[in-house]
Amino acid sequence: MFEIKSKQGKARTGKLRVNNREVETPFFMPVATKGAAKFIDNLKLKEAGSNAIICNGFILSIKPGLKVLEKTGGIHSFINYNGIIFTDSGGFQMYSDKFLEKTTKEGIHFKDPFHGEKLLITPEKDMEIQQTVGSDVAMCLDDMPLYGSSKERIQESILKTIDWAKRCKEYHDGIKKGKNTKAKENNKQLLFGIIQGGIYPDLREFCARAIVSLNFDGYAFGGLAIGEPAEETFSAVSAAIKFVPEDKPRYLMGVGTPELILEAVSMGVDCFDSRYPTMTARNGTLFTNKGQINIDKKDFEFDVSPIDKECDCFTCKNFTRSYIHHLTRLKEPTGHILKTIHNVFWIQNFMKSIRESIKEGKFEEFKKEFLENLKKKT
RNA sequence: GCGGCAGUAGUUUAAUGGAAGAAUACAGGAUUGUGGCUCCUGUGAUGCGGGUUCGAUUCCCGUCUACCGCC
Repeated sequence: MFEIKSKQGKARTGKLRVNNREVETPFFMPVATKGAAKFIDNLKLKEAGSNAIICNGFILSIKPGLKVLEKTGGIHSFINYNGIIFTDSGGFQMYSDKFLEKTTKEGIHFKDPFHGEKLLITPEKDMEIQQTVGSDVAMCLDDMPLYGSSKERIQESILKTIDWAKRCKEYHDGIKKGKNTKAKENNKQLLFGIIQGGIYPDLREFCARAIVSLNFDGYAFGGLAIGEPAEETFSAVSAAIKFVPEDKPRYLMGVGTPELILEAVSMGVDCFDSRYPTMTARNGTLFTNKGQINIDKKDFEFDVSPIDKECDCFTCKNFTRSYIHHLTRLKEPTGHILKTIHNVFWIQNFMKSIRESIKEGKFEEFKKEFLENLKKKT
């Protein structure tokens, strides 16, 4: 299911295969929490080169609900996306006032914002949800502390995360053996463990050892890129990644920006997801090979060049910076569509260049050149 | 020409005899396992001239401008 194809230093390319779907690594997943990224449909996501996306199992189980997903043939068919679908557990929704009630040993107590009911999401329940949703890769339920939490709080969170990971793994294995549930068709679903530990290398190491001992299909670094300086992100990843087996995919959750992706790839990370490209696109922040620009600025009022001269996405082939600037100032939905298309396309193209440069043994040069271009600016 | 009414950021406006607030626009910044076409910061105003008052954007007079009505 995961195969490494080429390596340069710690960076590597490979293939992740699940349920007859595949994606080349390293890859970036746009976030489609409710079954759709904002201002771009699933077919265009795929066209742009997104061979994997991430939805949220917990949120989908509330709306449209598991019954709809079952009766319409599962998530792939429901949203008409035939790439690999990851589902997130709902752990991240702990930080939404809309959802969270409290967390206890058993699990996370949520309130359903649509129906007003109280829900207890346990690791077992979460596995059942993600199985029923029908994703290719499920994520463990974890306890994610915010940046700035005390070390004591983070210690507590890794113990809870490890305990829940055990319960997720056991229940998920049970499902695959036909126990625990009637779920049958999705028995090839992979399950990734999540390593927490905040910015503390010793806690990251402790958590990594414990999670890895449970033998998951892949390993994620969670609770990062949430406000901490980049050095802390990477010291946390490097403390943990040493203990993750080489032959398993590594996933840095929540990243993000081209710079962070480059650095993480060079440390041996294979998967990324983030709302950054789509969210910032709406706000006017656009990727180019010379760094990001804010199209809202007056500098672009009369600029008839494309967003990025080297990009051949639909937006860059057909529209000028001047026009996108105009649409952004007026907050036109069409502007959001065009900007989102560009950012998704651009980042997928960027990932492709990373993969190619690793295959050719030129990753270090690629990285260096990209970072130097940023300094030059436009 | 006479009468009425009103003049506050670029624009739409709030308030007050005692530090003139906001929205929008403009200018910066942020954005990272998405309740979000978002959030933060900054620049920017009492038409003009006089009077009363310790102090006037506020009250009074004149003037200019806009709008409404009348001849």
